[in-house]
Amino acid sequence: MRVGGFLLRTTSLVDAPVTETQLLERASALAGVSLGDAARLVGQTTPGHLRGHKGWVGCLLETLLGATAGSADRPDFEAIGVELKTIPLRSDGQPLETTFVCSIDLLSVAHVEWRDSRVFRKLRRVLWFPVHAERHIPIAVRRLGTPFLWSPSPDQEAALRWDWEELAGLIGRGDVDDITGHFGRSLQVRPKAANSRVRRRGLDADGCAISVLPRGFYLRPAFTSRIIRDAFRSPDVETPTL
DNA sequence: GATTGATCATAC
DNA sequence: GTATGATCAATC
Repeated sequence: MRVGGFLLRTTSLVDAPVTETQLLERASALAGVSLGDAARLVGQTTPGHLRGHKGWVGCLLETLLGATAGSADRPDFEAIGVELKTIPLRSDGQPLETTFVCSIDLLSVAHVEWRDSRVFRKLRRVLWFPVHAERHIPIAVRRLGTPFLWSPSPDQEAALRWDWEELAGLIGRGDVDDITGHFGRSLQVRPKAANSRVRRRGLDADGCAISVLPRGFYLRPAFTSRIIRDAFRSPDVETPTL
């Protein structure tokens, strides 16, 4: 099957990219391709809905681009230190969802430096892959947009760091159960679990071990929409295919 | 309509 | 159970 000048075989695994340029070329060849066609490239069937397949689009792109990390806490493209994030967009380019960044180790998050944090390490280099994903569009017909590489600007990093330090501080003081999704301008803390009965080790205000709902860091749409807008204003990124 | 809290599939 | 990949859906 030929897509954007690239020949992709359905019978073999895609090899891991060795350079950012190679990754971006490979990803760019998929711009404008429907999810149904993208799935067929690797012999997959598109689900009728995402309710029971919430991570399907992300996993599909990992397969198509040769991501290697699996379920390990490492970059998706280990050799080049790049993380892959698919992001669902409306026709006007606004994100439809928040973006999950990482789960939170409630016992240690307050004791690490920002630059050593899981949030920064995940976001220091990201391949964003937009997907036109309005709910009324059948999954197989939804189209991939134009992918681009991104690192946080000094302003963006400062904004993330500000929120992270506040939230990590609250968790470290034992106030995790006082945190709601309302906290944070760019980054927020929300549940990240199979269901609301799941518990994990946390700390109370006295530093004693307690059981709490697992949490994760998420990027707000207000933050990711600026990333999208900046990317498509830049001269070296083509008009988004949406 | 936007947002927060809840939830789903899968691999190990 | 822990990690990955996220979207769903009740509520504001």
